[in-house]
Amino acid sequence: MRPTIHTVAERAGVSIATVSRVLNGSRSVSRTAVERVRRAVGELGYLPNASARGLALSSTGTLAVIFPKLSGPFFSELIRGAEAGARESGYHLLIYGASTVAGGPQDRMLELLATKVDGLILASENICADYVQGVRRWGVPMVVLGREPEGSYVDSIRPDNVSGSVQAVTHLIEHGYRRIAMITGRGVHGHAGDREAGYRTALQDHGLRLHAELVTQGSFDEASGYEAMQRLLRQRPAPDAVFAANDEMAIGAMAAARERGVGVPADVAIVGFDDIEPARYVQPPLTTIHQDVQGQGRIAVQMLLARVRGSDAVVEARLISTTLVIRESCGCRPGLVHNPGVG
Amino acid sequence: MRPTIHTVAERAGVSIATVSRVLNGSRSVSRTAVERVRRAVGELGYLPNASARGLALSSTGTLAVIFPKLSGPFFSELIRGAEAGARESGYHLLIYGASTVAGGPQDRMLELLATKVDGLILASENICADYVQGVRRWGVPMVVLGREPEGSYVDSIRPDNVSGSVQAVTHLIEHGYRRIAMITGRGVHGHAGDREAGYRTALQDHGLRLHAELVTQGSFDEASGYEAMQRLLRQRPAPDAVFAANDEMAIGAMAAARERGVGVPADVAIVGFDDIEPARYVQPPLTTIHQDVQGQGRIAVQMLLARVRGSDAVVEARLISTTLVIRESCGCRPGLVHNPGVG
DNA sequence: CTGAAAGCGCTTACAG
DNA sequence: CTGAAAGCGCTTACAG
Repeated sequence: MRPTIHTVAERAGVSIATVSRVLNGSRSVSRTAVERVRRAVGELGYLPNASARGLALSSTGTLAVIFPKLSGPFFSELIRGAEAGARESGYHLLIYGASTVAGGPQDRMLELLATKVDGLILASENICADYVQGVRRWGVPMVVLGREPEGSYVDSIRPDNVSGSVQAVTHLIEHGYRRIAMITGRGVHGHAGDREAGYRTALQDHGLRLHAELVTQGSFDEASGYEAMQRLLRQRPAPDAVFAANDEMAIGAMAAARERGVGVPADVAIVGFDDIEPARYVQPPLTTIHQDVQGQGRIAVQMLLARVRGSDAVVEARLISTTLVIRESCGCRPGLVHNPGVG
Repeated sequence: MRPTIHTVAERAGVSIATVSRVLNGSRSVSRTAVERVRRAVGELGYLPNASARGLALSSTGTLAVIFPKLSGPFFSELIRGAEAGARESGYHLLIYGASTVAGGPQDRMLELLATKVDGLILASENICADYVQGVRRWGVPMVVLGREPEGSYVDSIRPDNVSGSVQAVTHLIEHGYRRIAMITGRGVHGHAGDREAGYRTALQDHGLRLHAELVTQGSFDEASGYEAMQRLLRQRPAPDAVFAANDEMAIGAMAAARERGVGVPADVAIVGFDDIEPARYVQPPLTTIHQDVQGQGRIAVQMLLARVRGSDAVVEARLISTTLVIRESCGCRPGLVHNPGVG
């Protein structure tokens, strides 16, 4: 049997109250008591039971992040950042991959999740508003990550999609491109609208007219970028540059160009968004907008912990600034700019 | 205040014992009691307190996976597989990124982790034997993933590194290459030795002599593969093919070749191991050995749950078979083989 | 089928 | 500084 606080107390010759006090660093304990308890703990290899502790304190010491079940490297980074942030603050982290399907036993586990944590990070888009309401009613603090929350009653954090897109498109404009196309994402994502808005803003700011036929929709995956690019390449005159709402689509677009014998960036420049890992491996390396995903995970944890600790500050929608990572797909020459690759 | 089992009992007009019974699906409850409790639960939005439940049942309903803090896509996949596996079995999953540094408050959290879970998946190499011993003493079942466990007293799972390497090198041999070099990994990894063994075996099986000067060591990262390739390209006669112990090093090797104007696969073929995401994006796409990482995560969970449920079967070291993914860096022509890319 | 009661292992006023 | 005791919210023999 595992030792309990009683085992320790007995061995140390004190009461369980005293054991609890030295374990929790209460000030008022005699030196000798501390010493004897410490020794007993060491000898027994005692570890306090987390459930009992949680019950007594009504706090679990753990947070959770809910992310989309089928999700790429983005969420891995996010989870990693959240994990690091949680641990630095002495919290454990539970993860939950939410499937798109509503109903069924999986939802039951999601509900139970709320019971096992002190706070929740919601990074999944396919979570229904009902669940969010439920969590709120249950009194578990939460922060929404990566999308705009429905109401304005919950903290959130996401990249500054608008200004990131402005950076991307402005860079293309400064290269001298004038027929700049965009492969947009689908609306659900939350990011989609803002990235398109940034594209429009940048064009407008430079007095460029928007060619409606050069704006085509994808769905944030590689295949849709490939197809979108096929459509764009059929336009006459063809675009001289393409801004894709994310890297997956940009990479798909590059494949379509290659297949048609259209040179990148010689015939058409391409810029993406997100700076996923493959971006630096494709040929030519992809110029894109970097967002600090791990950082967002960490910050989300901090925002969440503030609420867990009782903060009643006004609801915050934090925007994380992005940076332009210049590689070669935009037409910049290799070696002239920083390329975080090998060598 | 959150409703408790008492709130529900009162509202339903029954005792808490009855509430507990209907919630846990005990057979012997009257229809009317079930009905009234269900209604009360629904109206109150009652959720059972996980800590109290854990305390009463002495089981937490959660597992944990411990992975290296600074780790790439491999562990993301692993975590994802484990998460899916855990959830399918009704368990929650805690994650913990273990830093290399021993000692300090972080270790304290690792210890406490054992107290919050019913079982542990150890996927980190930088966990000291002491910790493993401690977990065992504490009575928490565990399975080690990706490396050979120290003793033979704990279940483990990893890819079949030997036969995977044999597949890789055999493919090169069948291409007609005869001076096949290898970039090995560093021993710590556990995989390193077996992958080199597979290389030797394949050569030997085909009556090829091993050229000691063609075996050079890297450290499983891109930069070391780059440097190793520089060394190999200085050999005379130069190797006509290179087997790298993982994809990162293979990609580094490709960069080194490109920089020297050495064509891949025209002048030297390259094959990697792992099939990480960038493998299909590099130019030429990398031929490599695929291992089902998510699958390993799932299986690890299953093995673990068997122990959690009390299995005392003999300790198992499971080997997961690998598959050769033919792309272009080996010299196979594009389009002739399946390339899981776009289009 | 149902309830009163003990017990799971902690924390923390409350007295001393 | 210290201990006896109540309480956290469940589960489950034990009687009925």
